[in-house]
Amino acid sequence: MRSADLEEIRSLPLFRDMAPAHFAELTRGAYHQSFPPQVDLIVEGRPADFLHVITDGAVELFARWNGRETTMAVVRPVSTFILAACINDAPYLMSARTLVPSRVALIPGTDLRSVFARDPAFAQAIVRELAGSYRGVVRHAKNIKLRNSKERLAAFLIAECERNGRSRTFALPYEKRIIASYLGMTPENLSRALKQLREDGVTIDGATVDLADFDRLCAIALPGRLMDR
Amino acid sequence: MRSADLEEIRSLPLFRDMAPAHFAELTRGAYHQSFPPQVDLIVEGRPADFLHVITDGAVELFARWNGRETTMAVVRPVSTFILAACINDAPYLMSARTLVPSRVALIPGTDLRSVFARDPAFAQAIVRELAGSYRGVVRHAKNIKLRNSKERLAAFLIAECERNGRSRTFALPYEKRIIASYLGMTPENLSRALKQLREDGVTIDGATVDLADFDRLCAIALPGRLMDR
DNA sequence: GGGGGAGGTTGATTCAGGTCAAGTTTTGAA
DNA sequence: TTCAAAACTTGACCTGAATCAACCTCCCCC
Repeated sequence: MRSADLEEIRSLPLFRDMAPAHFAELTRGAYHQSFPPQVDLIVEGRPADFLHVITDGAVELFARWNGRETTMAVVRPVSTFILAACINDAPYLMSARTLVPSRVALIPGTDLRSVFARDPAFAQAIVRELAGSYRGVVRHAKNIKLRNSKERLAAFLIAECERNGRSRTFALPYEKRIIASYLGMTPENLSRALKQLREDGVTIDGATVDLADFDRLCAIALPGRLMDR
Repeated sequence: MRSADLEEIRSLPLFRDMAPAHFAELTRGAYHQSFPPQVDLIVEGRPADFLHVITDGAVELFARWNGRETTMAVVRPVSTFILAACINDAPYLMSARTLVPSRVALIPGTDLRSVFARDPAFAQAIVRELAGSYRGVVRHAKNIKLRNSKERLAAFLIAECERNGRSRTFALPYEKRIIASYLGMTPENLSRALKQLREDGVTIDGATVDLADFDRLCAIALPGRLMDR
């Protein structure tokens, strides 16, 4: 693993405070690999062998059941995913695939659990990370259960706008069909919902969004820390 | 706090392995209270002052937004809830209310965080608890996003049946309107869905359920560890 | 600079599930 | 025991969203 990569990973909240020897131990057995788009990194149901750290690109976390499929999250650099399954040595509940060319570091779960048992600072960081992930899924579930599709879309646009420093025009971060699946609707319906939002100042040209009336969107989505972070 | 109560709490996986002195420290500042039904224990958005441990009764975790409300989980003894908010010292994302007369121990968040920083065994237990909770919400979100209401109901009945030692008749654990909200549907729709399941061997009399054809239900719900635990 | 294929849009239609309104049953308190 | 409120059920109806099918358009590759 390149030392620049190591530093990047080391700087993550999850690894920042652990003992240097322990970090070395974790990364000794680790791989850092590049993947083309549409590669399955994780298949749900499999034992959780590796903690994944995405350092470049974008990874979709999704779940399948009975032929249906839904996007649970999209992970972007630099962050970790499927920590919970790994730490519990339990089967993955979600699958993961690259959306674009991506680089992912793979840290063996056995090393992770072994260091976790010995390094209190690391254990604390894991707790913080898990608590954050937990709260993320709770927000997602609330979003799906409490808002209708137009409201979810408005909230999504607001969130993306803020991720882009509140600039009123920005690019959608990934394909619309993924956004649709994440928001729990069909691509067709997303298309219609976007069109419907034109009367609220939303203009779409390809992947480019322009929000002419931020406040109006807020009136629809009523965003807040308790659901949108 | 009564010593019988203390022992019960102490026997939870979360507290089982921590140093006795630390456990004492946690419970010193703790309250153990009885509440009538329909009491709000937690209001979402408030700072997370106390870790809650339910020792008797049943507590509903729910979320509100814009006048709508949805049940996120029902917690039963003996277990903890809202650990994530507490450990992160962040606002609660969910509200909680008693469904029936209940006893709840309240452990101050400051004590929790302080002991957590010093007791590695406790930190490990917290990680395990959080990872479990995380996986629980992921399952809930998958359930809502991937199954339709009939399938969710079938899965719920199967789960309840198994909670009751697979006996083919059992009582619904709480009011139908709560079940409906948990499953993301209206009470009216739950009623209709139950009636619809009669042709699959499900009989309802008040709160009493009889599952004449377990396998048939399974064919509808396709239950599995990845969504139903 | 064509194809060809995936992603996206649009329209027509269907359907699951929500809403509304009117019952009935259950519950719990006086 | 009675009564009132809450839970639940049922039916009629409506609507948001899925489905199906056709079409467009943007890339990417030859």
